[in-house]
Amino acid sequence: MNREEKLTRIYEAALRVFARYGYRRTRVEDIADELGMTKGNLYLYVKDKRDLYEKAVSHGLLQWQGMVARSIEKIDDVCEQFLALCRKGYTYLSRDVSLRSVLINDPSIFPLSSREDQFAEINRASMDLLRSVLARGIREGRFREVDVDHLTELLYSIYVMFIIKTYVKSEGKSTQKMFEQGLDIVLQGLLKK
Amino acid sequence: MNREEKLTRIYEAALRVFARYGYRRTRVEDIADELGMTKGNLYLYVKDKRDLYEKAVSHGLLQWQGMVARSIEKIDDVCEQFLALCRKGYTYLSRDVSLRSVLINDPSIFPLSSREDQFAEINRASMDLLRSVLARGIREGRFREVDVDHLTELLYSIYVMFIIKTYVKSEGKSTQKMFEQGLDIVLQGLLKK
DNA sequence: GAAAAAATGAACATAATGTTCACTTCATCA
DNA sequence: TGATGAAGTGAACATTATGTTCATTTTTTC
Repeated sequence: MNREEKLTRIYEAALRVFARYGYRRTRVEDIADELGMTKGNLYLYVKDKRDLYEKAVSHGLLQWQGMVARSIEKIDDVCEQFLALCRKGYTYLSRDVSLRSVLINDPSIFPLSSREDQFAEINRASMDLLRSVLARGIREGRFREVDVDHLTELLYSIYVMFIIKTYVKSEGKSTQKMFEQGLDIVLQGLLKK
Repeated sequence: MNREEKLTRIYEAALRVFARYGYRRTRVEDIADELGMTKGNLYLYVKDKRDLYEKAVSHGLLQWQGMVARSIEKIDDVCEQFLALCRKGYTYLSRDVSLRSVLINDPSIFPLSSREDQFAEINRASMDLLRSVLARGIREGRFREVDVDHLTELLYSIYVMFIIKTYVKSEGKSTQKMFEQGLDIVLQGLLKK
């Protein structure tokens, strides 16, 4: 196992433990135990506890992002692609138990303003994916010629709001309905008549 | 609210918090927060953290015991009473979420040997209840004339084993079947032909 | 079997937490 | 109302727990 694989293993173990106990209540040693190593050894791979947390969360967010990106890359119709992007992104957390728990314990992971975003780079990449789909729709003459950057920001904010409502505040069922309704409206609003 | 009621409130809050985080990871301040008081004030009611834990668990165990005792006291038929005692005792933890979690985190609450039993007094009282039902069955000529003390100890051990299997190791469904089977055999074994 | 890489565990500094207590606030009753 | 005791507070302190480092040992590589 090379260093990169080992780091992956470390981040995934760390995320599980942080999910179980929350940041403050997990000790570095808990994570070392989960990995079957000593904390001294763990420190050969990470700078400090905070760093480990951020890397573990980042890793989790990147998994999410990668899964969504892969699942839409081969979709020909740009409307279908847009719908898939939104739906896959939105439902992902229902499967990733650890990341969901961590998010519940630490809602600051999803920033209210991008100014205070610890994971700005990852969020930016997610927005880029969204932007590229919107741009494609316009380029292909399917979507109206709106301001892509502003729309990306708007839709991303709505998307984040839905995720928080659904998984952090767990207003489950009715929010999911709202999501589908909102998605329908947005797509209709986007389409050229 | 008098002192005793306040102590009850404290023990119940403490049990909830200990259930949530486990003994080591709960801070005295977490419990004070749950109660809406300062930890300084909490210390006017308990000696120290360990004491609070033991009192909280004791209180939980006594609730259990009291519930079972009340639910069988008015049963006329001693066989029915015996069955109810076993069943009520066995199923109680499926409802008491906090006590169950605490037990899962700290299985030493249920002792392997009565030598190392932190809650010996409570367990003794529970055994007394069982013993009194067995004695009544014999007195009324329904049960065979076995040695009551030894049988009490034996049945109590089996009972504890079932509780651990069911709630700590959560070997749920099949264990419940085993319990009903075992209960049937024991009752048949007890009855005079 | 020498050199490099990985891992250990003890040591240390610091932060977190348990515990105490002088002081403040609140309730009771003359 | 204001004296008196009970209840509660929050800062201070002692101790423990935990994060972090590093000299040493073990394992791997060639």
